[in-house]
Amino acid sequence: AYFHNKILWALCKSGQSYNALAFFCYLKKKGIVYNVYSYTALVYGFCLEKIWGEAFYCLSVMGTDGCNPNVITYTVILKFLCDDGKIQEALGLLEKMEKEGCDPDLVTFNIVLRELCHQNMVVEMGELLELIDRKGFAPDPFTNTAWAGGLLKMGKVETAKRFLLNIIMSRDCVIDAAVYNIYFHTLCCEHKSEEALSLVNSLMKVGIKPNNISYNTILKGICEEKNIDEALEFFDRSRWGTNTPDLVSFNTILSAACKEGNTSVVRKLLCRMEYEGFKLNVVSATCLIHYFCKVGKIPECLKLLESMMTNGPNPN
RNA sequence: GCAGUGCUCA
Repeated sequence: AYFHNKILWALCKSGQSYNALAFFCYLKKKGIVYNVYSYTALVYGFCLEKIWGEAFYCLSVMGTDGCNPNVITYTVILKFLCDDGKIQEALGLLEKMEKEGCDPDLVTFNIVLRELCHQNMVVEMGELLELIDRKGFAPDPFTNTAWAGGLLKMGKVETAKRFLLNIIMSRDCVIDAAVYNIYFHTLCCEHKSEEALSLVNSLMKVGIKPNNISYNTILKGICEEKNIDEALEFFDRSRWGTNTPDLVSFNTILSAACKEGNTSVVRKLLCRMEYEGFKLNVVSATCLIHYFCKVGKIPECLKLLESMMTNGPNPN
């Protein structure tokens, strides 16, 4: 079953759920063993392709096939429902799994809480937080980033910042780079990228290693608060710890340069990306389309769009 | 032994 599950998961994660289903039926017919992992793979695959009917069908029959869905099976569906904005269905399923005697864990709660926060469903957010506590779970960094990220998304910068400061100052909260990254984001929103910058450089002393997201967040802050030259300077000369700029870093500056129609910087960046072996992706291309429109190079714009339609979204 | 959560670029 272990070996076959690997294959099932590979198929399901690559959008070939019906092939996975065929393979699963073949296993069944041959009398080869399968288990709850196998069904969970199918559920994952059908959710990924948004074939909800098949996903829920798998969920409904697996129990009668000797494979009771467990917390992970339910959580997989919940995650996809939430990512699709179907929060009411998610809340319904959350109740249902409890009724079926399957207790949600903190991962499950974090997923649903995140979507509630992103939809600013304040009442339900409070209720769920209370439920988490009542079930004996303590909020972890995922809980906290879900909460703070939602606040930030709703434009409640000050509230998010206060919340994060509380977490950071607290003795008994686990803090990691992601928690700090949202805090950097709030600082940048308040045009305090300098403060974020000095804080990121002191994180190591607290035993937290900044990642590329930390630096890219601040890089964007510098682009918005100051100018592209300052951003380029940070890009080139600053110490990124053991990290190095990645495609997102390039796209961050490229986006800023495209927005203001800065031809020389756009050119320079494209050369550098080629030289350093970074391939443009769909985000880079979208930036360039904005750029072409901004400077009135409509033929170039259409050419790029056409090439994306025929050659796929990643240009060359 | 095999499966599920957060933070950056349009």
